[in-house]
This record gives sequence, C-alpha cells and structure tokens, in this order.
Amino acid sequence: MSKKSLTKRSEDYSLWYNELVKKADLAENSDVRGCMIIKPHGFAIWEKMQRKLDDMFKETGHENAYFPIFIPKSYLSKEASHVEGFAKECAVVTHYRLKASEDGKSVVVDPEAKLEEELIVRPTSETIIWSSYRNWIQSYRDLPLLLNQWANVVRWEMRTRLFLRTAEFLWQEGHTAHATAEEAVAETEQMLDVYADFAENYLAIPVLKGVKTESERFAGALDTYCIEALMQDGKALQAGTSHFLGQNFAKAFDVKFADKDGKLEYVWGTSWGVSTRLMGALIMAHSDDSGLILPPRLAPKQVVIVPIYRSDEDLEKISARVEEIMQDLRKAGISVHYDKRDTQRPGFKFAEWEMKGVPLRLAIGMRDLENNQIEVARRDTFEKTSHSLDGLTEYVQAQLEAIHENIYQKALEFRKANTHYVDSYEEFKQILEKDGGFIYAHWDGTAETENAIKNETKATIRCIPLDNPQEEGTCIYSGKPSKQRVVFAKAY
RNA sequence: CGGGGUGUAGCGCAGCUCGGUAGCGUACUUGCAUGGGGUGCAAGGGGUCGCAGGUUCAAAUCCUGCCACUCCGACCA
Repeated sequence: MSKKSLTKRSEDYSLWYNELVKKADLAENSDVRGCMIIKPHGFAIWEKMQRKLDDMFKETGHENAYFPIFIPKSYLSKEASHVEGFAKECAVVTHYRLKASEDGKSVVVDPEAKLEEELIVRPTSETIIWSSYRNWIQSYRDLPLLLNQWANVVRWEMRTRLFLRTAEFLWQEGHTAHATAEEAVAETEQMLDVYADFAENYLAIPVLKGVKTESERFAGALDTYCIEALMQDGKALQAGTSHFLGQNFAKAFDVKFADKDGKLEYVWGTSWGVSTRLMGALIMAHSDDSGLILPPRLAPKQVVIVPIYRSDEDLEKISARVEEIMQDLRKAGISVHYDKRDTQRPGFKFAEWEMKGVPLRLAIGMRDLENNQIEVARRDTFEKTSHSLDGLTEYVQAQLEAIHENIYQKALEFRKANTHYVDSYEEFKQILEKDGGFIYAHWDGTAETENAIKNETKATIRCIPLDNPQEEGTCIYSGKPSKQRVVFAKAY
C-alpha cells in the first residue's frame, strides 16, 4: 500500500479499485466492520452529486423532509414481501442505556434498560413514511404527495466493498403518493428519466433503462425500474432504481383518500433512490492506471494550477499573475485551486492531482510568464498544450466540455464493443467467460430458467429494456418460445 | 454458519522452524542541496509484538485458551 503507483487494471481489477479509492483519498474502512469513512475529497464529490440531484428533484415538484432513523419493529411486519426482503439484514436496537462494568474498566449494556418495542435501524423508509402518509392524506386534494429525503440507511451486508456495498450508506429516497395508477407509473418513469439524465450528463456514464424481472424486483413493488451501467471490467452496476409500489403500502398502512365522488380509494405509491454507490460507478466507469478521472461537472476542483519556480521572487511574480487568472476563471463559474505548497515538488503535485482526478491542470513558470502563456494538461488524455493567457478562460471552459464529451463517448464505445447478441447457451457462456459485458438473449420468462442460468454462470438478468423491440425467438436455455431479448450480465 | 489465512511503528511487511538488546520499506521530523513529471544525501522520533494464562534464568518466537480482522462459499443495492 505504500508503493506509489496503482496496481494496473489489467493485472487485478478489484485490487486496482480498492487501492484507487484509498490513494485518491476518497474513503477508507472504519473500525466498524462494513462501514466506511468518506474523506473530504470523496465527500465533496458526493456533495456535488447531491446538489445537482436535489435541484432536479425540486424542478420536478418534490420537497425534502426527514423521517427518523429508527423504525418500530411492528411497522416492518405490515407488508409481507417487504419484510421478507429486508428481515435478514436489519440492525436492531434493543436497549437504551449503558452502565459501567463491574470492574469499572468498560461499559456494558444495562439489562434494566430493555426497550419494550425493539427498534429497527432503517434499511429503507417505506414503512415509517407510509405510516405518516395515512395521517396526511384524506382527500384527492392532498395528492399527489411528492417527498424526498436525504439519509443514511443500514443493511447488514456480509461482503462489503467501499462505496459499492457498505453496511451503512448514504442515499436519497423519494416517496410519492398518487390518486391513480397511471399517475404513479408516470412518476416512476419520470424519476428514472431524471436518473438517466443525471448519469449521462453529469456522471458521463451511458445507462440502459429497463424493468427488473420478478426475482430482481424490490420487495413490495409491482414494478422495479432501473438504470444499468457497464463498468470497465465488463460487469454491470445498477446505478439507480425507481419503484411502482401499486397499492401495496397503502393497503398495509391503510392510506385511503376520498375521490371527487366521495368514494374511498387506496392511494398509489412510488419510491426511488440513488446512493453513494454512484461513487463506485463514477470510479469504475472512467478511471485509469494513473488514478481517478472525474467528469468535469462533478469535480469539486475542476482546475488546479501548479507554479514552477526556483526562488521566492519567482513564486511571487507567478502568484500575482495566477491570482488574476483565478479571478477570471471563477467569474466564469469554474472552480479552481492554486497549489502553491512549498513542501512538494511539481512532479509530485502532478501525480497527486492526477490520482485525485482533477480534469485540468495548469502549470506556469517563469518561461511561460515571459511568453504570456500557460501549460494546459488534460487528465483524460494526458495531452499537454501551451495556451496564451489571453482567452484562457474560454479555452479552459471548452476543454472541460471536451473532457466530459470524451469520457462519455469512451464509455459509450466501450459499452458498444461489449454488448453482444447471442442465440445459443454455448456462445452465451463463452462470451461471459471471455469479456463479460451486456448480453442480449432470448429468455422464456420463467424464474426457473433465470435461476438456473444464474447458478450455472453467475449472470443475472439486469433488465428488460424499456421500448424493447419485440421479436420471435427461442430461449437460449430452455428452447421455449420467447417474444423478446433481455439483458444479461454479471453484476456488482 | 462451513473452510482457509493473518494479527509486530501511521501504512505494507520480515523476524518465529532453531527462545538471548525488536528490524526493513514507506510515511513522519530536522538540515543542506534540488525544483518544467512521484528529488538526493545525512541525521532523528515513533512499538502494551492482538489479549489472557503457562513453560523457562530468559518468550514476538514454544504450549493452552480467548478475541479481532480478512479471504473463499450460501444471501444482497
């Protein structure tokens, strides 16, 4: 771990990922098993995601609220399939007090302080939110109810990995209530579109929009929609989900409204979320053997400026000019950082900012100052050019746009190159073995087949794409007739 | 819960077979030189060797028990 360079992706992809997360200063493991400490650089990226997503939620009419982290145990029993989905990974609070141990050297749980009703640390908030909705909704005039909350949740996972799967993670969960099924479905689809828009235009990751099969569906939903992204190792990552809950939670929590005719109806619900897992997607979609590559629109520092100098006088002259440059860049809305640490040499700084993924690096020394120019280096291509200090802001702006476009196109081309259409199980297994990727294949629609393929190959059906072309074919596994291809992949 | 592995400086590790002053790399501190791609040299600080017990003149090392972490399987965003 103390070595300077990363393990190469081609040597050990998952080791590369682990090292990158730590060396780029994004996060580290905590002393609590399965939980992570998100460090300032990592959290700054998450904050940028939050800010943008939050804007997008507000623009689509949602408001933020906050519900408690603790859920009465009895709430979880109310929606049967929901319970089954989460029961195995819930943390439970049983006591509310500690006391000093006999020898006075430690603290122990006070057996006197047992809770009458145990509390569940939320794995998701449907139950506690719907129990409030019952009180808030009486009439069609109260609908739609469009809420979102930013929160942490806990799912007691066996195998964890920084950002991709942690016992505690940060996310956003939207919970909406509607008068009609059509409206709820429209909401579910709308939020999926918001996620896809965000993924492509901010994360610079192309995503597949689709619907989950019954066995991959959220416990308690009638339909689960998702966006699926392809990582550089050929594995799929679910980057966001949106659920049409039907009237399941309304019935479980008795949430009814009077329609215009005064008739009592159960309301229709949705829920949707993205989590810190997006950080994992961001890392695995773009980064290289030199470290992180951040999409410019989410980079906390879009530009870093490194001075090249020998004497203090040189540094002063350079710094004076850099201050002007920074003012111009900031006026244009570009976030810029001047790295004038005297304790590190330029080469060290270059490598460090590359590891951290800063999209553009400007280097300026006395020679540049004399020639009224600056060196501009792109993180995505390592391309270096000298540019005049005149018109620099426009150039930087254009370069940031170009980086976004370039990494998006690269990811898109990678996905194209790793998307296969297969018609036989043999070919299916071969491709999975060799390069992975998305595999479009015919499926007979049964859970048995889906399961058998999963057990034999570890590949799952990632989704049935929206607007999927209908075509006659035969299931690659059972040979039974099929009307459409579905997308298989190994997944995170 | 089943099978393997590891606990020694902030991090990564050696030392244990064969008991005898606790070491290496890196990071850290100081100084000098260096400064357009991870700088060099020199000096310095830092350790309940996972915990408890036992054997012994003497335990990181041998014995017993416990704990923690980790990897691989079953479950999952």
